[in-house]
Amino acid sequence: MSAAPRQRQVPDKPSLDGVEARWDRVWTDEGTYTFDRTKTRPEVYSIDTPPPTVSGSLHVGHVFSYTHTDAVARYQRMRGKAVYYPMGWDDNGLPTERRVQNYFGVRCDPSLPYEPGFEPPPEPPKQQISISRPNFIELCERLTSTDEKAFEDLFRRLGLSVDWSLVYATIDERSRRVSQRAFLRNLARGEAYQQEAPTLWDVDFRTAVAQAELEDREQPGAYHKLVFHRPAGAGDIEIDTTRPELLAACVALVAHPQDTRFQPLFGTTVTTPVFGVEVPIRAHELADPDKGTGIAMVCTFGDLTDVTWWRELNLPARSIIGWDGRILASPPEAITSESGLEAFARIAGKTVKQAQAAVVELLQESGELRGEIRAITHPVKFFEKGDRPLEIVATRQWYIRNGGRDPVLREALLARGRELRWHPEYMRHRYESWVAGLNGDWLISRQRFFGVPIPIWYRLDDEGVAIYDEPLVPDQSRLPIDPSTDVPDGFDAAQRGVPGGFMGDPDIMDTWATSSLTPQIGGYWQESDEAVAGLYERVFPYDLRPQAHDIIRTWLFSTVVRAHFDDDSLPWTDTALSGWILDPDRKKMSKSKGNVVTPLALLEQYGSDAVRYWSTSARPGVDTAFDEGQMKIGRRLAIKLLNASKFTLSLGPAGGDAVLSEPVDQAMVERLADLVGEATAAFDAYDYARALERTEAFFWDFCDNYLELVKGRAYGSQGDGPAASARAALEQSLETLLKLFAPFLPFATEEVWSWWRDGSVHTSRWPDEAALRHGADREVYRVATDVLGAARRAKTEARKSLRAAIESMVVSAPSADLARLALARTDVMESGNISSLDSAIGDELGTVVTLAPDPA
RNA sequence: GGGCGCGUAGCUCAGUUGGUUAGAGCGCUGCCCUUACAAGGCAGAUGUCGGGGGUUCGAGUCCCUCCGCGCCCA
Repeated sequence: MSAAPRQRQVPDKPSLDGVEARWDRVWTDEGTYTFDRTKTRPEVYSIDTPPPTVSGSLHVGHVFSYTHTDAVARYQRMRGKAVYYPMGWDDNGLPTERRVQNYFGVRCDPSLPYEPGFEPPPEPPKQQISISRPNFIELCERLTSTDEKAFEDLFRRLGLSVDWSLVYATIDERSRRVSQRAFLRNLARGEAYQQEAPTLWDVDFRTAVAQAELEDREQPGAYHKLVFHRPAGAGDIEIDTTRPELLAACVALVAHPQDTRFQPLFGTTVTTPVFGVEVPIRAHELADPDKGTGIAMVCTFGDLTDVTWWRELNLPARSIIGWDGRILASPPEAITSESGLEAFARIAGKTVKQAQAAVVELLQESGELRGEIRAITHPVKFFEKGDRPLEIVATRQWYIRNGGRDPVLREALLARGRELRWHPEYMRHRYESWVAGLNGDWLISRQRFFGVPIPIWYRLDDEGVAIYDEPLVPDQSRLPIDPSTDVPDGFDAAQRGVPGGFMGDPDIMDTWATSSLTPQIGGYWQESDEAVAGLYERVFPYDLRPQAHDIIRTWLFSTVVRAHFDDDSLPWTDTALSGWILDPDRKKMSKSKGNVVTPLALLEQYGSDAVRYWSTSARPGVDTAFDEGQMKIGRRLAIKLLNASKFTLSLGPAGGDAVLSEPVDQAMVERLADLVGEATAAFDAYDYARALERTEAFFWDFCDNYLELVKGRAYGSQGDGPAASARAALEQSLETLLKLFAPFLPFATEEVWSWWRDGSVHTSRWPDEAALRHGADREVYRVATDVLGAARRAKTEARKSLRAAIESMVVSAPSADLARLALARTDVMESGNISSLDSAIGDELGTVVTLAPDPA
């Protein structure tokens, strides 16, 4: 239902200046986008909004993808849904941590007790001050709150129809509580577990990282040919390795079981060069006969294949790399010879790079390096945020099962992917290939500080050694807790860290372990607060997860995992994937490449509607070039909408009993019904771009042709009845077009709406195709505009003004079209300034135009 | 190596299930101060639809193959 017509107030000079601030204030005051908590699940459309990382800077990518979601949200709201559209800020994690360290000059030491009222010095000190984790988190929150303000301002200016009363941050108390609660439930059901195992490790951040955070980078490397010795002078074996620095960690050689060159050697031993350690020769299918000399050395651990060999061949662990990425001070027990120990002393404490140079030197001295060192480039695994290659070290870590080690679970999660509706559809392949390729469970513990703590303590035995097998868990009513300051039930604070006492788990959870719960956080899952009782059931499973396609393997997948475990459900029915912004050279825009455009300047220059127009012109999922040209077009469209509306509304109202008596008006409205049908179907398929394109094309034609065709009649040139028909058609089409444009141009449409209607266009009902459809002959409109176009063309070709008079015009066309022309004759003659219009039967439309002579 | 997407006018892109002479905007050219709009309007020109082969009465659209670009996975 549309609001009742009222007195019109059309400005003399319509303008977009200041509309953003003005309407944002009205929408906030009126609660236009406030979620109606009385609505039941079928009446709700809920969105699991991506929380942007606020410690990064604003860029156009934010504007782009969030506008796509907002267009859908506005459409659903106009369809009568109570739209649940919260906003979250992702402030949890490494980027914030690094900023806080530099900004305040502090570092986190989780072993320290909380110091109430701690204030950092006004100037960051040269020597960083060590503070407790809760104090550190307080500073993180202080810094992120200003960043969050900037994001909110931007999103408000952009016109996102978010319910700003539903804001959360991924480090806030509620998020920590939800995150810990979900973890403890995973633990109780056996979906979370801890294990001491070889782990991919970033030596700079000094934390474990998960498979989802890896990326391969092509790196220079070099093959070194090393000589291993068979016993009793039986000869040497050459192996090629890119990591000679790990020679001291060598535990075996492996070759392929079918490789006849090495079959006789399986089960025998060799001694390593330099260090003189005896190691076995074993067979394994992962050994590649075509790589190097066909036989490889296994070290603990050079890469993930080493881990597989170590595990499947039951080899000993002989680690030499510490958490700081340096060679350990003391040698593995297996090195016993004097020369071996001396050699190890020469690499102890060195970085991997330095150690490699030292080992090469040792090999050269002993003559156990054969031939030249051959430079190659090869893919090396990095933490996506890291600068040095990952090492593999054995550590105790927490995991959540994700199907990487369990075919049954993997299949269940693949089935979830098939159950989910993807927009665009082909994005589901990303999910499938990722899940199919998982090679281990999800490692969620991080050896960092600014994050949600693992809510676990351990008893210490009489020697002060932690008993990991029997973790102490808090009662859920205590959540959130920080085990570095909170004390487990049955203990007192004095028992922390002493034999017979307890210790807190020092780790935090991976940021994705919290982000994977945005549906639960955003929906106030299991929160006891009266005000939110029953809310979760009204929004879950959500209708939509919008996000960028590059985080399908992290955010989307991990969210599916959590909901699968805790709700036995998909977290949402649909997901819409946005593309990236590319700079004009087709490169992904990113901060590190220095080609980021700040969005606020764009919003100021072109206006929010114009920037939204550019964003929503991009097809779902398609990477899109940054194009200010499109923003100029969007601005022109918004201004055109103001002007066309001003014209329409300045004609005066049609009157309550106006009838669409004229065939041209009926034909235009019939086409409008077609448009509504197309736009609705497009939105229902999440193709906002199509809805915009069709609406825009209709609108320009409407302005160029229909308005020109009926202008005179609407002013009253043909009498009251025909004028009322034109005005009624104009009012219907204006109202409809405003609604169709509202999801894209919320400010311009609201501005016009306010000239003649009460309430907000954004809470008005989406137009109804059936109500506009009367079965009129659309072709009347086509014939009339074709003839008008021919008249204009004749004038243009004669270099005359479009106002110039046509003395006579003869239209030839099939009889059916001539009959249609007759129905629009007066409008065509008036708008074309045609004195005499005749017709003749012909196969196709043709015109002969005689212009009036120029006035003397 | 496997998978997905893309390749259409100088540029950015639409082209639903195959159906007349392939579209839009920008840019370009020309005209017009027309009672909504000159930071505008009207009109015009512009294409071996990446190459080749096939199916069909008919292919930008379906099939095969090759080339180029991007991404995902291993």
